[in-house]
Amino acid sequence: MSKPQHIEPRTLKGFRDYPPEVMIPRERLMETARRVYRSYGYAPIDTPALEYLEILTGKGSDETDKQLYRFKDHGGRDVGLRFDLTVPLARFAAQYAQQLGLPFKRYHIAPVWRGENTQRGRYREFVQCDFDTVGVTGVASDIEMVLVIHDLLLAVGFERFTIRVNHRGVLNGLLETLGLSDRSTEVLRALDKLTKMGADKVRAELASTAGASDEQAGKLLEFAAVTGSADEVLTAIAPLVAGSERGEASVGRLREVLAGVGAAGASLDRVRIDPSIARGLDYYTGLVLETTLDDLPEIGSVASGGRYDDLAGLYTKQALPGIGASLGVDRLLAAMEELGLVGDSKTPADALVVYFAEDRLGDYLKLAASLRAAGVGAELYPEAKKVGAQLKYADKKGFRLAVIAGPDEFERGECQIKVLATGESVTVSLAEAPAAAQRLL
RNA sequence: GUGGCUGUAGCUCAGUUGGUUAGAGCGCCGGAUUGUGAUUCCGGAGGUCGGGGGUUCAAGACCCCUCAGCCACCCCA
Repeated sequence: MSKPQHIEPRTLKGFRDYPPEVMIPRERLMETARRVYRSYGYAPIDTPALEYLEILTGKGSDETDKQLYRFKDHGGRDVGLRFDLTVPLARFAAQYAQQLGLPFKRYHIAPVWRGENTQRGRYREFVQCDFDTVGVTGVASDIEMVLVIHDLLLAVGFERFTIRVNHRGVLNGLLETLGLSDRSTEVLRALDKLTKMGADKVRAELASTAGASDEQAGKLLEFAAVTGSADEVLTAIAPLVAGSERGEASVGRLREVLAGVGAAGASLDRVRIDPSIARGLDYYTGLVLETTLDDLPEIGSVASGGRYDDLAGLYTKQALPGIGASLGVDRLLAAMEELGLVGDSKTPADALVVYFAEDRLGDYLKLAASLRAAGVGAELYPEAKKVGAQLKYADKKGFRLAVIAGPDEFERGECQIKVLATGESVTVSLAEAPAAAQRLL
């Protein structure tokens, strides 16, 4: 007897399978995001995973080009997998600007691919969860971005978090006064690493890659180190950008954003102005923002974004300014797990209907249906088996309730509802079962 | 893409300077208990020692390559 040759089941480096206990909280998080986005009027879109290579490489950065999954399709076309959702949005907006009308608000939750090296929390396939408003420059959309993130994190169950905002114009204003405007990309990249690497290393990088003098580097670090309440920070940085029209205007803009967030009723304790937030991406031109969890700062930013002047300049003459942000799905889920905000249930249903009187299948089906009609997710065990074995199954899968009825109960028109966690059980009439189950959940 | 660490049962890990049939806990399956789980007791299954090559009388252990994971750089979600 020869053994059958099996292909080894395995997944590619940087790609993941999601079993039920992982997928259940994942879907819940994305549903929450969807709900909040929709509540602000953002509409869903989707775009193809595969794009013409020229659409994706147009952005030009060497890094993203290196990370791009690219190949020739069966028709010999050069194609690539999208590496973010912003480029597809730019293409989409340019392609349909006339039909869409402005402003255009969309959210997009979908996987993207990057062929880069893996690390904890960094994969080659991961989901991005973006929302953007295209076609407007007003401060209201700046404020809204902060509010969406604020509402979203609260809706997910986080209480202690800090949304750190800054304005590229403030940074650029400072660079103007320092005479470093032409090195802004290098300077911003270095400053972005401040919390991670510390002042000394940033100072060294400022000198080496941006060519900053000791004095210039000192001013930059002094600026980035300003802390305190929003008012204190604004007051402290205003003189540093004095003389730069753009810098002064940007400080004013930040003031307006803070005022708006407060007016909307969001907690200003959760919003800080942080001059060290730069964001590595060089297409940001206005408000930039990062969000950290107060209890897990080491996990990094869980939501970040900013304002850009020109989203789709590569694809159309029409100027499309906008603002948007992205949720770090994997980081948020890691944090939720860490903070005990997710259970480890392997089933999305609330109740298991135990099936052991083989000739009463119809009664069981009816019972399960009545529970579902009341909004109680109910799984009927698929074959008649010992009660003990089925309760064991219910426990293992993480059902919260077991509904038990045999010939005796059906005879009396009753059933037992058992709370698995406590072992308590109540006996109710079949008609009352759905309401009783709702109460016990 | 560069550098470092790691890989033994489903999971977490033991395994002496290379030396007989590679172990434990948890989990899993079955039974005690054919109408009550998670606690108890008894029994059982399960390992190409990540994969390939080499050194050796002998390799889980040593060497090379490869795959995967983790960490740092880079960049970013």
